[in-house]
Amino acid sequence: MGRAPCCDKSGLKKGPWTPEEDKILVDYIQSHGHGSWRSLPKLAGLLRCGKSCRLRWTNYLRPDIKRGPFTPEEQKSIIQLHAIVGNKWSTIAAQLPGRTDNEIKNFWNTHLKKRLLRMGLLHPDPSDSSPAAAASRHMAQWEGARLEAEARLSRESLFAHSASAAAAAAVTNPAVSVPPLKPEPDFFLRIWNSEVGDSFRKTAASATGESSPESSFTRQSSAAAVKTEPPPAAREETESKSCVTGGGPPVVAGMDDSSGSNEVVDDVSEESYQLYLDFGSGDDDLGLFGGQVGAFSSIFSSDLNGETSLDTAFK
DNA sequence: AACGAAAACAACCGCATATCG
DNA sequence: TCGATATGCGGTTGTTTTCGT
Repeated sequence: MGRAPCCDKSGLKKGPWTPEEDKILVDYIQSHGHGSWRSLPKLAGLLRCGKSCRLRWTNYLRPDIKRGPFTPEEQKSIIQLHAIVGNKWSTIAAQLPGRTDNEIKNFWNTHLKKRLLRMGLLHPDPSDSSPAAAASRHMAQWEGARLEAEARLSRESLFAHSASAAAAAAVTNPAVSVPPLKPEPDFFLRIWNSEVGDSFRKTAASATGESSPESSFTRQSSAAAVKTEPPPAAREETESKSCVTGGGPPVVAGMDDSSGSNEVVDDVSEESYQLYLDFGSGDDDLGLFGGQVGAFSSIFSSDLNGETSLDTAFK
């Protein structure tokens, strides 16, 4: 595919925008809309390339831009979302109204990353920092989460249908037990089916050379042997809720960053540290990993002594 | 007050992808 | 279906500001 010719080859201005240029751009967009970014500079009378105009508008001149320092809630969201989707700044920005991807990216690189590194909550993986490896790590996290979700859903749906059958089976074979299950919100499925999950799947597929974004997951999901598609009730919940809140750092260490510096960051706030600690509390029903890793293990490890409860249930 | 280093921020560059004829 | 173009995105770089000596 051909690339758009670089705009600076024809004597267009570069560098910081002046207030006059800003005014021209704002006035033009407010009265005409941005239309084609490529033709906008000429129409508006700016000696800038369309790309530069778009960036200036989307990052600084848009009326809905939220300026000022990031709130603790926003910081928490960024950290959580970054732990899930990695450097998908636009995806993260989509969850933070008024914040731009560029702003979030800068904030991460200049504040959060250093802080987490300093706290030891984030560390580089010098052995392999390639995009594919990073994507694989994320995929592993997602796959684990998804398997858990699938297993839980299977158990829940099966419970409704087979409760009586299980009871009967327990009579004939006391070794087989189907523990009572209670429905619970499934944050993984919600995110998995949200824009965030979708973005991740695409990224992971491209980074790992998958021809189909879903193919690897389909292959790997044989253990659960259930459809990825959640039941209508779960799907409805997925679509109705935002994924901004909740979540915690799954496997933060090694997920990112190629910087191995030991730079000292003076401001390692207790508040930020507490934010991280809070993620694993499990008190929040949206806690990404709080208390749920254990649930995952319980499904796939403790039962593995003999058969998983899934295996049993499917008999 | 002057200087250098570090931090923070703004903007650019190039690739990937979507869109259109 | 294919190629050209436009746009979006993420990484990187350049500039400005702040801080320490």
